[in-house]
Amino acid sequence: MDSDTIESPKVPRTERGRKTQRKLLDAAAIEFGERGFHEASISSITRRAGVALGSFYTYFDSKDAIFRALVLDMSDAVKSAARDAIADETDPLAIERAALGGFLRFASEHKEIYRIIDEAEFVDPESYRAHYETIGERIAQRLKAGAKAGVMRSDLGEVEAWALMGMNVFLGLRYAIWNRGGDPTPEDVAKAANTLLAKGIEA
Amino acid sequence: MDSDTIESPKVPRTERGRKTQRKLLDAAAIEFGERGFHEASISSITRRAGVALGSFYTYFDSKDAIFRALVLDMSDAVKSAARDAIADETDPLAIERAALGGFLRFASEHKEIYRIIDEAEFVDPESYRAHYETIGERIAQRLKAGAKAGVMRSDLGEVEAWALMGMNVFLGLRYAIWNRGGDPTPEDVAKAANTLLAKGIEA
Amino acid sequence: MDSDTIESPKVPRTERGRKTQRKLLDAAAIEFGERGFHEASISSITRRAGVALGSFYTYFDSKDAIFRALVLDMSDAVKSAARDAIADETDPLAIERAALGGFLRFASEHKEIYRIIDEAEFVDPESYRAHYETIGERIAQRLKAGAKAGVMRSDLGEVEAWALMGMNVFLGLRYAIWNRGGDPTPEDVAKAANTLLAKGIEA
Amino acid sequence: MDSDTIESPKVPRTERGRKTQRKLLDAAAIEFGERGFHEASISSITRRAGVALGSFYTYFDSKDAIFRALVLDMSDAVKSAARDAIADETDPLAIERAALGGFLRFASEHKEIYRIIDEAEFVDPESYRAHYETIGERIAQRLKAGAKAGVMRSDLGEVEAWALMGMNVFLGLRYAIWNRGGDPTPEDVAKAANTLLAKGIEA
DNA sequence: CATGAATGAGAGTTCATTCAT
DNA sequence: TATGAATGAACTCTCATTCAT
Repeated sequence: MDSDTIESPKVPRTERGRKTQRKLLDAAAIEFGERGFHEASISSITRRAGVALGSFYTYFDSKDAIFRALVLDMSDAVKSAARDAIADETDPLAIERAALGGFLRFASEHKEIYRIIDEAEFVDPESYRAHYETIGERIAQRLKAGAKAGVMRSDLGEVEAWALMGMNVFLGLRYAIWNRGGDPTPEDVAKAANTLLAKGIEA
Repeated sequence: MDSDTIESPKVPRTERGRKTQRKLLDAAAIEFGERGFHEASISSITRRAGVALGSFYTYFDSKDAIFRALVLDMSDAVKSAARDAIADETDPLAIERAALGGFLRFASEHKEIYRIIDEAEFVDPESYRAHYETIGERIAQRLKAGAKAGVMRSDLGEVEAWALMGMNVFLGLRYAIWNRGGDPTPEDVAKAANTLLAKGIEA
Repeated sequence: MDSDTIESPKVPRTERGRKTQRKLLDAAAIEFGERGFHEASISSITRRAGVALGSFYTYFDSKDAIFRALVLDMSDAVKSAARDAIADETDPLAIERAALGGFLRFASEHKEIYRIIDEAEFVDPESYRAHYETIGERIAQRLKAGAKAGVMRSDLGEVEAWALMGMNVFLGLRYAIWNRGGDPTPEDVAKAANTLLAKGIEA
Repeated sequence: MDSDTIESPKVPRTERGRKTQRKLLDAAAIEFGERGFHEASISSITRRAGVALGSFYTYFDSKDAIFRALVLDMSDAVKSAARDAIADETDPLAIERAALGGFLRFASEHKEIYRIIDEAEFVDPESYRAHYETIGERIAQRLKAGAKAGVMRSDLGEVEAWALMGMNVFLGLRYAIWNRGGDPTPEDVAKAANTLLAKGIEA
């Protein structure tokens, strides 16, 4: 996916077109989520969407292009899920806990989103990087805010933000995506992680 | 990769055969590292290895098979790098710090290993899972040992191990793989992460 | 191009329609001239013409049909250019010289016409054949007239006409279409060819 | 056919391979000759050759590549046919006559060669140009030789060579390729053209 | 007449795998 | 064991043409 710098948006000019494009995007989310990028096929996407094969190219330039569009979509979905999850919280630590809890719940319900974003590392690295950098920055801002509020240490920066993000992502992988019988609930995981985050591991 | 539970090892009977197999494995590491699993081709691997295309199947059953073998190889390499890095440490927290520092250095020097292991999530999920579960267990054991030594809290378990592992992996991604000008050194990153781990983020 | 003997002229009924058809024809001349028949696309033609894709079929039955119409157009253009070029001449040999000179100048200025007509050999052989047979006949008539005027041999016929036409066409290809630095001018070429034609090559 | 400057020859390493490549080339000559470049299909070529579709790409990089190889082949065939035809002649004018006669006979028997070379103008212009420039140069040399022998005028050059070549090519098109009932024989055509060439058309 | 979305047959090309030598 | 030719399923993408609005 040598992202040609130019991206033709292929914006539909009619309502009917908009609907078809949406159907394709939804079908692609399922297809990519289930089979992964390389196993996925355009013809299967159009079949799922109930449109002709050729129609695909009315709305997307290539398999890569729809994947890229989808990653953007999903990236937004993840971020807004996080926003929603922390909306009611005010305490900086509670915010982090809510964010993780929200993420775990969201990931459980939308495993395909997790997969698509993660596969982007190999299919469209730029999108992948952009996704995590954006989230990393948001976390860093929250840490700064926490410091300002006097609740967190004042020397927290990018490194800590990435550490926290990694924590969350791996907990998501382990307890939301791979979730198995006997595993702790999202709330329990979030609680434990929050304690770790707040106090560290020292006795 | 419908991993047929049975794996034919295809152990070479002669010294010459062993060498050819090794050449293929090395070539595959470069090829998969550079182009990723799906872009990689058997013929390119054999070309790099300097053997005939057909010879590939004397030593490996399939493209998947060599990838799997490689992931195992790399997984071992990562683990033994970690072991080496912490060999001289005794203090539980220092051990964690050394482990991360070692990992960051190792990842910087072997970015292809990082890539291959990570791509396994989509090519051979079982290997991927096995890799991280093994590492997770080792970390959990170290935490238990830390608790026993009275240096760490006694309620640390799998959740904390995965959190710690995620921290490390993402710091590796950000500061070893994506490493860019002006970034902190592996030691600085390891130090900051260690403080976070030890004390948490509370003021 | 299985030229169904029947050709639906699709004559526009309104002035507006006539204009749209003209726009399509002009756009097609540019498109076919630049990219050739097979690389050319209807959608590119309509884009150049500034009309909707679907409108194309209001005026032409198919891609072949517009090409055929175009060849007819161009064939007429070439012929009338020749007619104009020789209008003032009366001497039979001077007429041939003027015809070639005119053709060379015309071809230099309308290279796309040359290309379209020539490609017709593979796209619409019938038009191609008709084009050259018509021209061949005209030349034959001029030779007859020259004989009648006592200036040319009386045994000149179709063979000589085709020989003369081939001469002219290849000189056009070489000195008008492929024209390169240092080449003789159209007039010089026409003069040399005329001498050859008149006297032959014998010492 | 944006002829990438680099051409991988794909030279077969075994006798078997050489035979397969030859079969493909022969099948392609028929296919391109019958249906033209754009109507021709790789799968039809391999079917004619009796090999698997994929084998095509063992020997040629693309449809373009085999066409290019073919044009080279045919170009050589035409040239050596001409060489053979004039081998026994010594008189400069007789040589030209023999050349045309030979060409007409050759073209009658290998109409597909004529077609393939001519279509190259639109498929692979470089080959087309190279073909006619080479021939043009040979003719020019023969004219020079004729002048040296005192049989032809001494001022004959490239222009006359191209004029002569055009003559021959168009006579070939008309009397060898389009050949129809009642047409003069190749020998008659060659004789008439030779007279024209020698004496011109003046009375 | 104009519009642009929808259609689907068809093409070229790739490459993991097999097989004869 | 080594070689490289042979295989063919499968895939992405194009585009002339049709159709509903």
